[in-house]
Amino acid sequence: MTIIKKLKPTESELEILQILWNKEKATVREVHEELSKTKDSGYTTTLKLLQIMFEKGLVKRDDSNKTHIYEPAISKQKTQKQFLDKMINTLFAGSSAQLVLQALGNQKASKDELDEIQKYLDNLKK
Amino acid sequence: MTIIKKLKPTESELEILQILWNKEKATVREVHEELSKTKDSGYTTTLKLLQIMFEKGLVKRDDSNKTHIYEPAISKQKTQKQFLDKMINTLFAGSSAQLVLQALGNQKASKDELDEIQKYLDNLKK
DNA sequence: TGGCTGTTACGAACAAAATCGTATTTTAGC
DNA sequence: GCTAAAATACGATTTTGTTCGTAACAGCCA
Repeated sequence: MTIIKKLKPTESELEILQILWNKEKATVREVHEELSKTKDSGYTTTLKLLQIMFEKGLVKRDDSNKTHIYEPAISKQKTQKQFLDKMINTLFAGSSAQLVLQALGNQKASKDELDEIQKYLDNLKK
Repeated sequence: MTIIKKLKPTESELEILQILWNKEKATVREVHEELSKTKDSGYTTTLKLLQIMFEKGLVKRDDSNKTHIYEPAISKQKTQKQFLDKMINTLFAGSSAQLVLQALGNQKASKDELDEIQKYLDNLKK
C-alpha cells in the first residue's frame, strides 16, 4: 500500500496552485506576476512559497535549466474534493445537500448552469 | 455607515461556533465537554479561545454571574455563506455551479435531498 | 474561619505560516 | 574573462493561532 501524505495546502499555497492549474506550468516570475494582481508581497516570498510547496510535494519542478519551471503535483479535482468534504463536515453537519442549497441560494448561477445541474440530478436519481 | 470588521473564524473557532450554534448558549465547561469528544486539549485552552472570540466579537457573553455564559454573535448562515463564497472564488474560479456539481458528484445525497434540490432549482428558474 | 472546588484572568511558550533581506549562483553580452 | 541582470538559496523576523501553567478570586460548607 502506498503511503499517502496528507497534504493540505494553506491559503497562500492554494492561490499559487490556482495559477499553476490555469497555466499548466510556470516560472517563479510568471507566478509572481500573476499573484501581484491580487496581492502585494515580494518576489522572494513567492519563490520561498514555491520552494516550500516543492518540499511538501505540492508542486513538481524542472530545474534542469537555470530558471526553474513549476507545475502542480496535485490535481484540481482532488483538491476541490478535499476542501469540499472538509467544509461539508465542519460547517454543514455532513450534509452535502445543505451546502448545495446554500450555494445555489447565495450565488447567482446562469440559466444554462442551472439546466446543467438539473440534468445532472436527473441522472443521479436513476 | 457602520464599520464592518472582517471576522474570519479560525479552524478552532469554527469548532466552537458549531457547538454554540447547536446549544444556543453554553458555559465554558459545556463547550469544553463537547469539544473533548473530538479533541483533547485542556480546559483553559477552551476558555482562552472563548475569551479571544469574545474580543473579536465572534461570541457574546453574559458575565453577570460568576460562571459566564457564551452565545454566538454571528449567524450560522452568514458564516456558511462567507466560507462558501471564499471557496467558490479560490477553488472554483468563481463558479458556484461548478462547486455544486462537484459536491453532488462526490458526496452521497439521499433521494429526498435530491428532490428538494430539484424543487429548489425549479423555483430559481422561474 | 479556613480550606476545597470551580471558575476566570493572564502571560508565556510553542507552532505554523508568511514575508523579506542578503548572499550566492548562473548566464548572456560585451 | 568580466560584469550586470536575473535567478535561487537560506536564514531571520514577523505574524497569527494554539496550548497551557499558574495565579487570583468567589462561593460553599465543615
